[in-house]
Amino acid sequence: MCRSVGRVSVQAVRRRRLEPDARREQILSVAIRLFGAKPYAEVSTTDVARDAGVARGLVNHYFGTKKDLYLEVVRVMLTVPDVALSQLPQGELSERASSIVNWFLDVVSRHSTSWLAATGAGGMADAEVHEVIAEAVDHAASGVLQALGSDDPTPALRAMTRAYVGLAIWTAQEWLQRGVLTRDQVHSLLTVSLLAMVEQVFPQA
Amino acid sequence: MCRSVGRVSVQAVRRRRLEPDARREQILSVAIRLFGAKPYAEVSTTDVARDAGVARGLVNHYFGTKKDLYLEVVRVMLTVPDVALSQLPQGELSERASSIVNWFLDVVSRHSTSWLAATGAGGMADAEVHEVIAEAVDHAASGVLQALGSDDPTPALRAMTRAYVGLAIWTAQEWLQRGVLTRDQVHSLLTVSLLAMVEQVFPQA
DNA sequence: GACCTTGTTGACACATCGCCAATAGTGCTC
DNA sequence: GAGCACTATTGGCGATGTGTCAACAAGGTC
Repeated sequence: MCRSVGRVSVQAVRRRRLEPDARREQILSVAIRLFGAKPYAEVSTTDVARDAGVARGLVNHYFGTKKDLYLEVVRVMLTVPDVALSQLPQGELSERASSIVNWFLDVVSRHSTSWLAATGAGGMADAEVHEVIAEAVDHAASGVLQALGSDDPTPALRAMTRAYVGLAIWTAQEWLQRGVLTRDQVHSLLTVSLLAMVEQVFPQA
Repeated sequence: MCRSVGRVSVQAVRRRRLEPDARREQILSVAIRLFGAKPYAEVSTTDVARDAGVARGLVNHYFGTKKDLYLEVVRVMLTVPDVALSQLPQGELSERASSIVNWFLDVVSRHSTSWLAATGAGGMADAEVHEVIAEAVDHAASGVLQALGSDDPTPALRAMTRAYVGLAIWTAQEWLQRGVLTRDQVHSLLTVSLLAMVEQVFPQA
């Protein structure tokens, strides 16, 4: 009567066949949990396999190399429901800036642990990993520019907005990890900075 | 005439005794060069030992673990001659802000490769590494606050300044790595942001 | 030259990773 | 229900990297 008890049970675990998609998804979720809790070097593929109740070779079979698996994890962690960004109110400039900042703070504080892990607190800064993060930053910058009403911005304007996104990420880390600043203070800092950039720096580009 | 031929070179390398400080310094300089060129995982202690013409065990003997060696490298890379910061002109607030930014841009552009490597483009984001970077950021924030004339700032003020230093780091990376922005644009962005924070956000704290 | 201090070496034990042939679930056919 | 084909899954092999430690030898001293 012993059908697959957990993983480390006394009873030997019978082999289980799953649909490739399901198995892949299961391993990925385990990897997300582990990489969210410990930095890259301290998570072995053996750990992932054990927690997934699976042979280590299967991890490589589905994700290739360990770094490939990690890249996949970071991609998922940085994937954010940005539909809400396009539904922001269309009021004054300062109103819109405030709304963008609020939306950002909501998102990062909701799933803060995985977000912190992905943005560099506990990852590994390889060239490819950096590329994935850069893509997410660029995507976020696009969202900010669109919410500000600037379509088809110049490269310099995009670059400046990326820098602002960097400030937002850094400040959010400061907020969530150290706990010195209040949310209101963070909100004020980011809103004021955004307005200052839009009004005084962006006209250059 | 053949006395113990070495291993690789045509010329036999006789064992050489060095003063501990000298040997340690030599290995460290090799490690700085390698870690500045390739990310953490792609530099093995064997590489460091080979380039230093030394047995691998000696690296561990002087620096303990590989991560310890890397921490030492990052510390050196982030060590910056900040004496010039205390000699900035004492003019208007906007003058001082501009001078600080210029000083920062000079420093990071001078030894950009190692600085980029240390700030996260090619390192590994372990907890301890992050701690070393955080110390450097806090040190930089102190310099900025001092140059602005604010002695004994509140914790919130320090935190906000750390966030600004984060913006500076991020923007400098954007500048040096992508090459989209000009130095003038970067200078303008950082100066305007600093002034906006000082005048509109800092009063809260 | 003998001797002692200690910088330096080489190898052993262990962990992790990528790979691949062998194995065994699972559904299908008859 | 038995046989069968497909393929998800396994377990182990080889390669690479790391930390440790006893043994070795370079250089100064008497």
